[in-house]
Amino acid sequence: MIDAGAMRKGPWMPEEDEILLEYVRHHGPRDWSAIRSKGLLPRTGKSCRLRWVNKLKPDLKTGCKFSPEEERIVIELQAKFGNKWARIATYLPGRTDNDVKNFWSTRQKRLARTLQVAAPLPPPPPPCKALRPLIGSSEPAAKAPVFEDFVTFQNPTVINTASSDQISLCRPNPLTPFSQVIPTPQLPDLVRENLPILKRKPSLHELRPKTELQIQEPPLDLHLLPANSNPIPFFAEENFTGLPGHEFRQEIRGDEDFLATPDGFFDDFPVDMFDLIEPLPPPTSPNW
DNA sequence: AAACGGATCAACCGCGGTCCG
DNA sequence: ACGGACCGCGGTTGATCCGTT
Repeated sequence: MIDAGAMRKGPWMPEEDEILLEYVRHHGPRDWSAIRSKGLLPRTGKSCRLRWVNKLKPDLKTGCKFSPEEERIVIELQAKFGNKWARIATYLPGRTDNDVKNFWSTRQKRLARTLQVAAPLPPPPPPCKALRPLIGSSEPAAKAPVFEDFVTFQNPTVINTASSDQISLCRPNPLTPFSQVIPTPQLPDLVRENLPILKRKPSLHELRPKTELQIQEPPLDLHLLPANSNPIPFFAEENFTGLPGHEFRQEIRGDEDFLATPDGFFDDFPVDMFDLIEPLPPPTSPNW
């Protein structure tokens, strides 16, 4: 038997795993601290439980990456439950809370890095102001200002207000899952007021499309989904009439005009670009 | 081939909740 | 009612892997 005198930490040895497995076979996955008190292993009960849950439990999908479907589920559930990894993991057979947590953290890091590449831009202008006339406004479309930002979502895009203090943006295509939780106590009203469908344009010298691209289809069909109601279309295609055709034309601080399609344009970006949504700024008193 | 940096994974820590004496 | 032990969870860290330069 392994010396149970001094408490051991760090990586588990195969012999330790065997002892732990043997214990669980006989006693079930409980009374973890008994493993130490009985002198079976020089490990804390916590450590034993963790080892069992994360590595030794049967039917774990160890060493296999999250499938697109699993990613989609995590993203949706994270938007719904927040960082409740254990709860989310219950929806994913063979995955542990640690798996989900690691997956999410990796994703967030990638996100942050992509943001850094795409940034840094000067402080944003009054947020989403440019879009305001496009949202149920009677302002003549022709006066719609030039975009400072650009719409990132391919249609259909859904805003899902899963709880009172956060929303998620989801593209319901399991193969290209993405969403971004936008914590804010002001939702969903704030969503309506400051539509968070914009994200900062990556600096062109970093992410320049190989060729000029043409819009191939209406860019957006966005719906707001309050927690318990049917979708409410609130940003319909016809609201884009302020833009010539279906083009997005934007001018950003010295960059040349830029034409893009929702598909082709984004194909030139890292997949995670779709995950990036500018956090909503604090609501400003609208003077428009 | 070596160095480097990002991604992934495993494990620990701290905290809060629950149970039990 | 209270306090200690235990458990479970989320956050964090460190080691290793792996791809790129």
